[in-house]
Amino acid sequence: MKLITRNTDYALRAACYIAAQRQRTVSVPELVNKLRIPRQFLRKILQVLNQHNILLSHKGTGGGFILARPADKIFLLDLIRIFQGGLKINKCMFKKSPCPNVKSCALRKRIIKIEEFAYSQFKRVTLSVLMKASKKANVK
Amino acid sequence: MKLITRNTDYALRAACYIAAQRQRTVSVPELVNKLRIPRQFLRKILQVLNQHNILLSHKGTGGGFILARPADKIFLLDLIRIFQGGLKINKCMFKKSPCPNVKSCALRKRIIKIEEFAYSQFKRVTLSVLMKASKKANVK
DNA sequence: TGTAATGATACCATAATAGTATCATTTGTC
DNA sequence: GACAAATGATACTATTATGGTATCATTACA
Repeated sequence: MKLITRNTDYALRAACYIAAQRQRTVSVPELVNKLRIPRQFLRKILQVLNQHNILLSHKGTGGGFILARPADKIFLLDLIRIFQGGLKINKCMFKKSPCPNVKSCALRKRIIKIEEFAYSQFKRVTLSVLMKASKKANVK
Repeated sequence: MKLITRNTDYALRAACYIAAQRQRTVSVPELVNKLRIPRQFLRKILQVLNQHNILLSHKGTGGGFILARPADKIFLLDLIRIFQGGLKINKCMFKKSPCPNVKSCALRKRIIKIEEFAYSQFKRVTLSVLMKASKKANVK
């Protein structure tokens, strides 16, 4: 079971890399070269990030992508929402179940708690948080 | 994204039903009739539960399944482990990533936290807890 | 000995995810 | 203006995980 799918993962890496370049536009060839993400897949992902206003794109020679807003305003949760349709972790099982068909069901409660917890955790992770973490590690 | 897959769900319902019958062996035809779970799929699930010592099976006429241990000793977490290979929620992404390739990575930390939280929640749910919850609701 | 059950196992179907290919459009540069 | 280098749009294919089916073998009771 994956909490983070590969496209979210790729999106996050690409966004981190772009963030680190400040206002310089970053092209797909460069990203492919540095991150080793399959080209066409990455392109699709970046287009989606552009459509959702995470990135701004620039066509033509010398074109590429930059962040649409500051790195501390881009949350992992945003990306998860975009690529995984949010965190609705369960799909409301136990509808017609004879045993736990209950609103106050212990299971239901737990699942909601888990969702909320995951949500709160992912909301704390921004691009800038991730960049700081990797910087620290490089210094070591 | 599903935290609980359908076979775990079916397994849980079936186990709950069987638990409610106390020491009476419960056959597949009966379970299918009551729970409306596809027959062959249910059979496979019950076989797995038997192999993992959650249920005991009895062949032949009048045969079926009973719990292998008390309902308060069977955890949802057991079933999740059996059918979903535990809760390893992420599959160790970010290996060769340039940005958060860090042991102390903020993302990694969060994911581990979420896993642990989910684990602790599912460990609290036993068959008997679920049965009590549904009883209460029926009384209402 | 027949029947009603489970055991074992191989197979198929569907959906989600991952990845590819192609043509159109924009933009900078000579 | 022509060409090249980039993204936009979109349709297609591949792979994997999940969900489900079918069939024959084995056991045990009546």
